Parts: sequence; structure tokens; C-alpha cells
Amino acid sequence: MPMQSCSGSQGQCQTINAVLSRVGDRWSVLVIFTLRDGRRRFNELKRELDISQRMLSLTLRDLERDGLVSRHYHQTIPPKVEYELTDLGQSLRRPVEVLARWAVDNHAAIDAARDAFHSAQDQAGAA
Amino acid sequence: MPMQSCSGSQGQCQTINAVLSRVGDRWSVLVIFTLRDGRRRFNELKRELDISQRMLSLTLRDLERDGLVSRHYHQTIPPKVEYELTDLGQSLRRPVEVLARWAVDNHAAIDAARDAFHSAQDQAGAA
DNA sequence: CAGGATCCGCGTCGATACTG
DNA sequence: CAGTATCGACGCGGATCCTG
Repeated sequence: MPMQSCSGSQGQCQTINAVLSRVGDRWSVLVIFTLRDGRRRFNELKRELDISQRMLSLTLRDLERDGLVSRHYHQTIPPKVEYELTDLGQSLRRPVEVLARWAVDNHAAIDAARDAFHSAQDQAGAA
Repeated sequence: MPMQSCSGSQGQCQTINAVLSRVGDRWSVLVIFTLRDGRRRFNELKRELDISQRMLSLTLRDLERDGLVSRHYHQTIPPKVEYELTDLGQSLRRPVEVLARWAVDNHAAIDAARDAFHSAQDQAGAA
């Protein structure tokens, strides 16, 4: 029974890992982020996220399955399907926004570090 | 010049997407999480995370390149290399911890939603 | 112990075509 | 409009071998 994956006694890593497997991918995060200010239609999300129809479909299905978004089907012509964050999904807004905030605040620093690293590498190569 | 990827006018999505591409993968998050309470040696991380040597190596290299962790090489015999969060890496602790907290708090709800979804599906299939 | 190099399966993702 | 089904390309990630 191999339970010792991460920090051993604490085992928080497994939980994090498991949750990350579910909502940790880029599209899920972005869908949730985009859904933060209300319900959206399928193609609306598709356009705004510039995501393939396949991945959006899969992502939304998984998010619905995991209880993070709810699906509202209007059987009209043409069909109209809207997606909305559930309460559980709403509770993810905070973490996602914290991450988003960090991303916006620090991506410049990352780029700078990257450039510095590459410069150092080039110099080492030249020397 | 196709700049309109996400929310159009806001364009936060691109930034988030870009940052997620860098630090959004599972291993990076877990390494940062594991490094939260101090520096660790290579094989120490390897064991605790149950990660292959290859992925740990790649992950650490990228993390170092992006200025999130620093590498301390002790040229002894046997060699000893320690990794530690930089200030930038430290600043990521908060977002990661918020996410970790959410993961711990809500993974049960996700599992429940999942089970409910599957049950509903099975019933639909049976009916 | 730390980690580079190589090989390779497997899952992910996009493009395309089709349905209701 | 809102998907599903299929296919093919690509990259992630593990296993293995080798060096310093």
C-alpha cells in the first residue's frame, strides 16, 4: 500500500496533487476566471479564450462533473447553453484571483530573470 | 497582429496563461510547496515528491531559470546541491498556499460532486 | 550524490467532419 | 449554435544508462 508519495507524514502533497489534476490545468483555470463575472455561452467562451471547441467541451464537462460549473440548457433554435460557476466554483474564485494577481504582478520579474539567465548562459558559452 | 486571445480589452488572460505556462504545471507547484520550509537537496526532493530524476531536474532548471529557486552547489565528494526559494519564489508561497488550502478544504466536495454525477449518469443509462 | 543523454509509450491537444 | 467522433502530431514524463 504505497501511501508515501510526498511529505510523508503530512501528506498534503497528495491532496494538492489530486486537486491539481482536476482543476490545475490551464484551461480550467482560465474558464473559471472568465466565468467570474457571470454566465457565458459556449461559443462566447470559445471566442474569448481562443480555445479549441474540443478542449472547451472537455474542460466544461469535467468542470461540471466536479461540481464547479453548472450547465443551463435552453432547448431552442438555435440551441443556447450557458455555463455558470456553482457555489463550489465561486469558492475557487479567490484562489484563482490570488494566483492571477501574482501572475500580473510578477510576470515581468520572471521574464527579467529569464533574460538574465540566458545572458549568463550565453556569456558562459562565449568564454 | 493577433492580440485578441482572451477577454479582449482586458487581456489579463494572456498574462495568466503565460505565467501558468511557466509555473502552472504540477511539479513546479509541488516543488515550490515542498521548498516552503527551507532548502532541500536534490535527492531529498526526489524522494519526498516521488518524482523521476528527469522531471525534477528539468523542473528545477526551469524554476531556477525563471528566478524562483536558487541553486547552491557544494563541490564536495559526494556532491551536494541544495535548492531554495528566492524572494520571487517566496512571493509565490502565498498563492500556492491559498490554492493548497482550497484543495484541502474542497477536495471532498469535488469527490462528492463527481460521485453524484456518475450516479446520475448511471441512472440515465439504466433508464 | 547530482544530473545529462537517449529511447519510447501514452496522453493531450488541435483540425476536421458530422449530428441535432 | 452546441456539441460528439475520429485521427494524427506533438510533447510530457518515466525508465535506463552513463558521467563527474
